[in-house]
Amino acid sequence: MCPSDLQQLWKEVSGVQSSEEALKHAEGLDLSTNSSNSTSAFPKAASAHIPLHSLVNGQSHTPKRDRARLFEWISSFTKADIGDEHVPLYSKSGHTPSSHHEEHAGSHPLYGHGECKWPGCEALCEDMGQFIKHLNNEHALDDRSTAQCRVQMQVVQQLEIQLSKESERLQAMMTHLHMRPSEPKPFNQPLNLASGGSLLKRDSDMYPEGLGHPPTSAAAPITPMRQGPSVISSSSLHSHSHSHSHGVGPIRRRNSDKYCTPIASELAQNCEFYKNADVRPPFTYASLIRHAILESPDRQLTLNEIYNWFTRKFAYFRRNTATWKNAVRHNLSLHKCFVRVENVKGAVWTVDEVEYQKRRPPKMTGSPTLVKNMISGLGFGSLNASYQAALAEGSLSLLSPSMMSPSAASLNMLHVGHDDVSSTVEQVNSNGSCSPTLSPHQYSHHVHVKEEPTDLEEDIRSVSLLSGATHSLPLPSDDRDLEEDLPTEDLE
DNA sequence: ATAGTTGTAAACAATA
DNA sequence: ATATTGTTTACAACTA
Repeated sequence: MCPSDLQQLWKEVSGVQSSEEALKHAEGLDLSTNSSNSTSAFPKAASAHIPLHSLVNGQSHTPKRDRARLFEWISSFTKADIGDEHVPLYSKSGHTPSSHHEEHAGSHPLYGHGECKWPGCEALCEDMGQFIKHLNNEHALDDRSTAQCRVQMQVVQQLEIQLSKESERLQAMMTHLHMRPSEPKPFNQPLNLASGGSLLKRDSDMYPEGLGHPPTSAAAPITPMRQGPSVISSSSLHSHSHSHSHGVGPIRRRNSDKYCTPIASELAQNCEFYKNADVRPPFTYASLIRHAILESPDRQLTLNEIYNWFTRKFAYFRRNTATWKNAVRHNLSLHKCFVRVENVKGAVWTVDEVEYQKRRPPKMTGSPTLVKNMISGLGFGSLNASYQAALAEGSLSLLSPSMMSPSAASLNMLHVGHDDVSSTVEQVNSNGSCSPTLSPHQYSHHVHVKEEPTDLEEDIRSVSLLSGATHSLPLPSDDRDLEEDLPTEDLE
């Protein structure tokens, strides 16, 4: 498979990806997706191959089967050219002129600065030859690669959506300030690659003013919360309170948008995203609370401060306050890891790290379920099921957060067992801004929980291996570790 | 089938 | 009297 082939794949694939709608079409499901952001012209061939049912809201799927289907689907784009399923994506000999050119001219989209740029890889390759070899060995056409491919598609799509909204906002701002609405977002172009631009066009044309969107607009059938915001919901697509506004009531489709990943890195990475996008963070309340507390200067917060942290950090928690606040209180009381301490200024909550670690489930690394949870937690309504399946076994384990979008960043954390937060607050700058990049190196930085080497630790170690960093310091107390990196300061 | 985890809802008490 | 805080129970969804 040569670059051009891949490009083709991307094209094809991107035409489909926005697609709950595509899925509906194919399966006759009506998710009441607003189609404004779906391309109506995604390749039929593609849609026919998508592991459709599994993409819908991530419910009741059979990971293995999905994986197989996903694989099959993606393979359908590649095998035609490859002929042999085991032929590496990039053949050393380069079976097409273009690929040959790309690979050996010293430039390759997936190679730069001596590193493999495959999402999450970052393997060092001295030269192109070595890189090609690496590429063939490590990123051949398999479950993992295909899954990663899909992730990347989603990443691109989400970014496009976000971009279009931001552009729109900018235009509205400029309009408001009586400036000339600039040339229609020059930055759109490059991104079109993935979606053929359809998203952008409609998205930015659609909404008048940057004042939010018609409630029913591009909004996919974002089923409230649980469903995972679905790519589209990433920014303000949830019109409003799910259970209330829709009369849906407390739907408990806890298909898990929780669980997951190292909060710290995820949040640091995407704090802006979560701040603005009405997306439920893929973390448990406990994780979030813990994070909030640990992030505070004294590592103790009053209930109200915790509330504030939630609302400050997550657009999602700016609504339904009764619900999540209740949940927060519930969690504080329920989990032994949260200790209430009488303070001068009243009662504050602290985290008993030992307890927190205790409460964590035994060993889940690589668990398909976990992966599934995490993925669905991302809100990839359309992506998740098939994806998770693929990931479960292929383990997207090493995606690098530094190069991903919020969602992808989440995905990328799949390698970490659960909603871990032990890598707490590292990446939040003291000025409250978010550090845009987070290397695996940073990741490993916060393994400060030493009792019970959980999979987390394991996983982090694995990341460390990648980056060559080793931080398995036996901290005297997590505290120190935290304090060092702790910004204390919040966003805003 | 079961136990554990998580989220939601709600009742209730204590306190500000 | 009311709101906030905190505890507890119940239940649903989900997974291992």
